Amino acid sequence: MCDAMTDLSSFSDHDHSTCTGGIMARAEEMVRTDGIRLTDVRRRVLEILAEEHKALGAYEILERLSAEGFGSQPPVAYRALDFLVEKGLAHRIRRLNAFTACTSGTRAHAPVFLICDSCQAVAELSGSDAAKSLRGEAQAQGFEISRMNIEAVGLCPTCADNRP
Amino acid sequence: MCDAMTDLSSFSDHDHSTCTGGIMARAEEMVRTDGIRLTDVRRRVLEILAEEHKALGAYEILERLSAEGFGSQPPVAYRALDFLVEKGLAHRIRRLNAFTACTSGTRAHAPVFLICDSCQAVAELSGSDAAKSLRGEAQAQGFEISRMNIEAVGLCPTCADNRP
DNA sequence: GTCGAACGCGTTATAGTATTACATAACACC
DNA sequence: GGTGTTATGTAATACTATAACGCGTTCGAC
Repeated sequence: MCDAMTDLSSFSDHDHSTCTGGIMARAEEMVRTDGIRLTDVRRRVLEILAEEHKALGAYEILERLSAEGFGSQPPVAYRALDFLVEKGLAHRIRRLNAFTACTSGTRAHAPVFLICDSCQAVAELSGSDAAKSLRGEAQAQGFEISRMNIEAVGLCPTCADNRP
Repeated sequence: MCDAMTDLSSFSDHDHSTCTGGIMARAEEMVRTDGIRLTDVRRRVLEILAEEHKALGAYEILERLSAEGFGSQPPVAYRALDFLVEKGLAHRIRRLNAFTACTSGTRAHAPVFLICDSCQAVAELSGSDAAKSLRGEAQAQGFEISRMNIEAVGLCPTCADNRP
């Protein structure tokens, strides 16, 4: 149900267990192919993000970790999150001061987020032309992009339809 | 020296006084045409942003305001900044938790920021295709965008050249 | 002009987000 | 097993942002 390239599933009901499986499988894959160290905390943080399938704040994550016997101080959550973001397994959504599991199979992509103002759902577009043209425009100016954040706030299809 | 559509002047030396003048002139213009209320605090905040011509944090602004006899508590700065952003006279750069004066003459545009990792300079692209294609892609999904943040981090031309 | 509503400013207090610094523990490698 | 590196846990703190209230000013209706 989770489309790899354009995950709009957040905007509608869907069987989410397959998404979670896919995300974790990709992480395990990277353990083998890239030699990343997916420790208990890191794995658990990714699972939490994947299960929720929505943007979670660092302190929400931390609360759960703490309840499950992991450390209870902010760095525990931030370190795991930073690691996952660094490896492309999660994304940081600056607009929300929050994080999500990456729902795209593509490696090292530049994600684009659509954030619903009304229901808080977040969708990830992943092959977006916006990222491509930005890269091109920057290059034309001699600017070398290393990372980007592209985020849009508005109304998701469902909320736009149910508008008063 | 300040190009209205693609302000890369931050990335090189330039006579900055003309930029400041243009920004303030545009604000005064909006007082007449849009009936906005450009109070002392608001005007001063815009001036500070324009003079610096770089991204400033709310607390940096506040420090100056306070030193000049305005209020010394965070809301004083945040309210003025929110107002300026709302009216399109300034932008918020989420990546930096900071604000800049809008260097584009265009009204209600979707700004794109190029942020240099090395020298902290920030350039504003304003007629960017990235914003256009994002709007189009979102529309295709039934998502109605109200605001966007498009920010890229990397190396500006100067820093890229002077690289070790 | 003056009355009332709306707006803006200033303040106190507090909430929310993120990092630094340091000590301990686990791992990888020879 | 010793050693360098990486990861975890904790305490403390820095940084960013908002809520709530009172007062003064401005605006518009009359």
